[in-house]
Parts: sequence; C-alpha cells; structure tokens
Amino acid sequence: MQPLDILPYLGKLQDYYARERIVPSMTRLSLLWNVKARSWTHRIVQRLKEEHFLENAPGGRVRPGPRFFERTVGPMVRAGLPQQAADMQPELLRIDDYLIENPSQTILFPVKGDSMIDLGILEGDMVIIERANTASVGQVILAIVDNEFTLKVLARDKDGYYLEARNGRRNQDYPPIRPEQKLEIYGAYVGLIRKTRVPGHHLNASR
Amino acid sequence: MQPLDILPYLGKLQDYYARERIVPSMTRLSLLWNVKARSWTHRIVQRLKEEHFLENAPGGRVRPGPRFFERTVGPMVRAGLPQQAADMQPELLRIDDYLIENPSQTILFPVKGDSMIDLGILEGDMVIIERANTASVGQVILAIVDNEFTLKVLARDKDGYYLEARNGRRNQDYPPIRPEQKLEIYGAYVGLIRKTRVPGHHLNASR
DNA sequence: TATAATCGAGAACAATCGTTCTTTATTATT
DNA sequence: AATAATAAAGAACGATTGTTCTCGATTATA
Repeated sequence: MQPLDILPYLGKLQDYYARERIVPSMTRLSLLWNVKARSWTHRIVQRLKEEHFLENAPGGRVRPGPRFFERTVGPMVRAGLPQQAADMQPELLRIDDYLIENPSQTILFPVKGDSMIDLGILEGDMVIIERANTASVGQVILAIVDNEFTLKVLARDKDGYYLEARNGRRNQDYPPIRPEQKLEIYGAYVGLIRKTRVPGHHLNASR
Repeated sequence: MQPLDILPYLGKLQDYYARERIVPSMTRLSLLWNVKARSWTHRIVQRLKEEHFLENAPGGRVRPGPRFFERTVGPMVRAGLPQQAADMQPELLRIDDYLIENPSQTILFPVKGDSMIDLGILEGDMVIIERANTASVGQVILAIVDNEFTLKVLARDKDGYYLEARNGRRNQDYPPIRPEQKLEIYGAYVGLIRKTRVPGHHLNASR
C-alpha cells in the first residue's frame, strides 16, 4: 500500500460521484476532503491517478479511471457466488455504455416476426441498429425493401446481392429477398435488448 | 420542434460523451460544435438545459440530464421511410430504465453454453437477473446447483421441482436437473442484452 | 539524537472558466 | 419593402481553474 492512505479520500469522492456524477474541481475537492491547501488536494488527486482510480479528461479535468468503480469484496464470499456483482453495480449508465458506441447514429427497432430466430432474435426484442450505408456479406443488416424495414443477413451470389432469413424450421416461409433494382441498407445490427418481464407486473409482489 | 434545432448539437455531444464520459467546457464545446463564439455555445447549452438534456452540476459545470441517454425507437412494421416521419416526434427510450426496474436487486450474468438456445439466449449474451427466492413453474430462473449458477426453466412433476433446459436439438445433452436436497433459487430472468459488435472494431473503418 | 522522508499549508501564477453585454448577419413575417 | 425575430460573432468581466513553488510540522528511520 502507498505511504499516503488515499482510500478514505477515494471513498468520499466515490460517494460524491454517486450523488453528483461528476468529479469536482480542486477547490471543491478540498472542501469535501477537509483539506486546507489546494496543493495538497492536487497531490492526493495525483496519487489517485497513479493508482488509476482517476484519470485525466480533456480540458485539464479529471474523470473516474478504470478502478474507480471497483467494489471492495468482503471476506465472506462463498465459492461460486456472484463475483459478477462487483463489476457492474450502481452506475445506471453502464448498460448503455456497453451497448452504444455512437449514440447519434444508433436507433432501436422493435422486432416483428421470427425470420431471424436462429440468431436468437425473437419477436418483441429490440435490435440496436447503427446507421451505415454499406455492409459486408454475412452481416446482419436492417434494409429497406418495398418501403419497409427488414432485418436480414446480407448475402451475395453470381446474380448479385440479396437478403437471407435465418429460420431453419420455417425456411420455406422466408425465401431470399432479391431487390428489383437497388438494395438500400439502413444500418447494421450491433446488439439487442430483451425485456421478458410483463410491464408493471412484479415478480415478488408481496406487499 | 424548437426554433433553434439543437438536435445536431446534442448528437455531437452525445458522441463526445460516449468517448470521454465528460461534458466539456464552453470553449471545447465551441470547438466540437464549430461555433466561433463562446456566448452562442452558452446559449445552445441553455436550450439543452431547458429540454433537460443537460443540467447544472456543482461548480458551475454541466452534466447530462435525464433525457441525455434517450435513444430513438424506429418503426418496424409501418410502411414508409423515416424521413416521412420527420413531422411526428420520434419515440424515445432509455435502455436502462426500460430494462431495469430494481437496480439494487438486479445483476448481469454472462451466459455460457447453449442450453437455453430455444428461448433465444445465446452464449456471450448477458442475462438480466433480478434477485428472488421463489419462482413459479415455467419461469426462467438462475439457480445454484452444486455451487454453480445455472439458467434453466423451473418445472415440477410428482417427484417435486426440477430444472429443464431449452435446447430442442441437443435435448439429450441437457437432461433435467434434479437437486439432491434443496433447489436454491438465486433470481429470475427478466431480460437480456447482447452486443454483437467486436469491441473496438468499427464497422465503417474506412479511413 | 540526527536525518531524511512525508504531510500539510500558504501564496502566487497564467490560463481558462462561465457569463453578460453589444453588435452584426440572417431569416421569417407582415 | 418594412419589420421583427432569430442566429451568430466578438469583446470584456471577474471568478475560478490547475499547477507550481516555498516553507513549517510531523513522522519514521538510521
């Protein structure tokens, strides 16, 4: 461990960040930490940076680093019990972070039908589509065919590009789609979210 | 719609925030938005605050507001192109709010194996589990069997409760699991997220 | 005890910050 | 064509920023 015990400072900052979702300035950090000198606060911050609890952000500002959201693991952890609980906890934005890379280019589309069931895309799911005009063969894309959106696999043979479904059991119901003239690609399938719970219905509604 | 079209500005800021996880200063926002005057940037920021895309943070700084993480939801069945829908305001959805109802009781678990493939749960997906000690027959639950987590369907016959897989093609590989003594339920399957993009790999890497 | 390292405070600095005010272009409306 | 509203830029303000330097107090080590 470091000579300077930075963990109490880190704890206070973590609590503050959970409240305000921002790393404050040196002056406000000094107030939060009961440190009189901004220079000393500055030094503590640098220690926290060295330990990757904090890191530099553009504009000389500071943001949480990779270790900032680590949770201290208690001593009584049963074997096999949720280690996973540590990595993702209170940050509500993390799922969003995980799934969405370019927010302005990303749109959700509810799925109708079972034409892509072999890829685990079910009716009622929401597919995450990132806008793109091009794609490569084998990719799952959202295309516009006859003024309707269709989620299919982009394929190609000697006659050109076409769209394939992925439903092995009802293959005859989903023949390949060959566009009359042009194949308009709207975006690429980059992820999926599914909510199985009935809205408003709570599982443990014992109250 | 607002007189000043703030959505393009919002989009750029959202992308920036996805990268840097910080709302920059006015000066840097001006650079990002190609606005010459900091005063004009200031005004756009205030519009975004009025619409609750941004909000004030301690120290005169700015942080994302409640609507910052909303995603647009596109139409799936409706005929017509999205440009036609320009007049009607698009539906917005926050992924986290949509999926998670009780954050403190919710944990993500990565999926191993294909035993639940018939329900569209694939290896590599993240299932959303809400803690619960009880469940009803037919529900998908995360149970603890032999100190390991297992995602299965809760079933019951004359001999008592047991766990079923859902893989029609390899049924013989996943026989029903009958606990020796007690069946420990960890939580209920309430949703799923899937990221198909390879992390760090951009689809349109044409540079 | 002597000495070095660390802890903590204060002062000072240029740079940047958010904000406000004024002025000029552009657009829409009458 | 006249008028109003909006979009955009520029200048300037004091306040706050991150950083560095210096100097006493405390602690550990030799």
